[in-house]
Amino acid sequence: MPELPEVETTRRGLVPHLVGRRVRGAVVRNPNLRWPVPGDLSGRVEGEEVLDIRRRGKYLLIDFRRGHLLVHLGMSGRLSLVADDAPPNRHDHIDLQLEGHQALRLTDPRRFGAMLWIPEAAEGHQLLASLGLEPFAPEFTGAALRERAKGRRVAVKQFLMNGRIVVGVGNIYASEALWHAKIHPLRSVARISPEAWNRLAAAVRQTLKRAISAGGSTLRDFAGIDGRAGRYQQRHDVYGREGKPCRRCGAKIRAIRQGQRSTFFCPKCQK
DNA sequence: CTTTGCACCTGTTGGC
DNA sequence: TGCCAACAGGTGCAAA
Repeated sequence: MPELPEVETTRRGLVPHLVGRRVRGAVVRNPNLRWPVPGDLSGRVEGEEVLDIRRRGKYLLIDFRRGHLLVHLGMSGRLSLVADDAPPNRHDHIDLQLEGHQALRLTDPRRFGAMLWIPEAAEGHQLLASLGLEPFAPEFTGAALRERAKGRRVAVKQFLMNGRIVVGVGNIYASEALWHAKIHPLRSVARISPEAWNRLAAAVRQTLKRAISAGGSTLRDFAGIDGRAGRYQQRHDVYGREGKPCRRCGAKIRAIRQGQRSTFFCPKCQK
């Protein structure tokens, strides 16, 4: 379940365990992720020390002296720390073997995730170069969103989910943020007032921030030996609540589809 | 240029 | 109970 909050939670959980630690190699059981996992991955990371772990959008960057490991969790990916002799399950595709008889294990049933090696400065990489605003950066404001909407007429929900505009807002939090901002998901970005853009920017930040705090409780499970354990159930205001009363006005929450994805909203208080 | 729909893949769920 | 279609938290890419 990787949206930005989950990825950030993963990053925070990994930092104390990985930074400063050396990698012994990598075991790739199935290289067929979104892009083929490089065959020389193990040689690339062997003997390298983890310098830092960063996040850009939903991408994780594990920094080494000689390069960076770019990790994406796709729809169903998960990273966990395991004992390095822990028997792999069907979807445990990659182990990054660490000093101290542990491994960082990538599990991903649907294999929409990715693990790539970037030899140069990571920022210049194709996949990262054209990414949009980070929701927690100071540049992420209503005015910046409004500026980027100029000349466009897409529905605001799809605009929000466009990673070249804003990163990190997935299908759940797009619906949630629009509900908080009281904006109808089908509304064209050409017809949003400056005030509404401000509300939206604030709502995106607030929604993601709250979810990260909630994700903090999965942090402990994550850092645990087996990496499994129960997941925190985020309380959503509209997502998955079709037919249930709006928590603000009591009207029935509606579900529609936009671009092959479900959208939830309150028809009464979102305009 | 913007917008739309497809593709990738496995697992779960709900209706018949 | 079993079967099958629809759907699931992402996103790059081709085509319109």
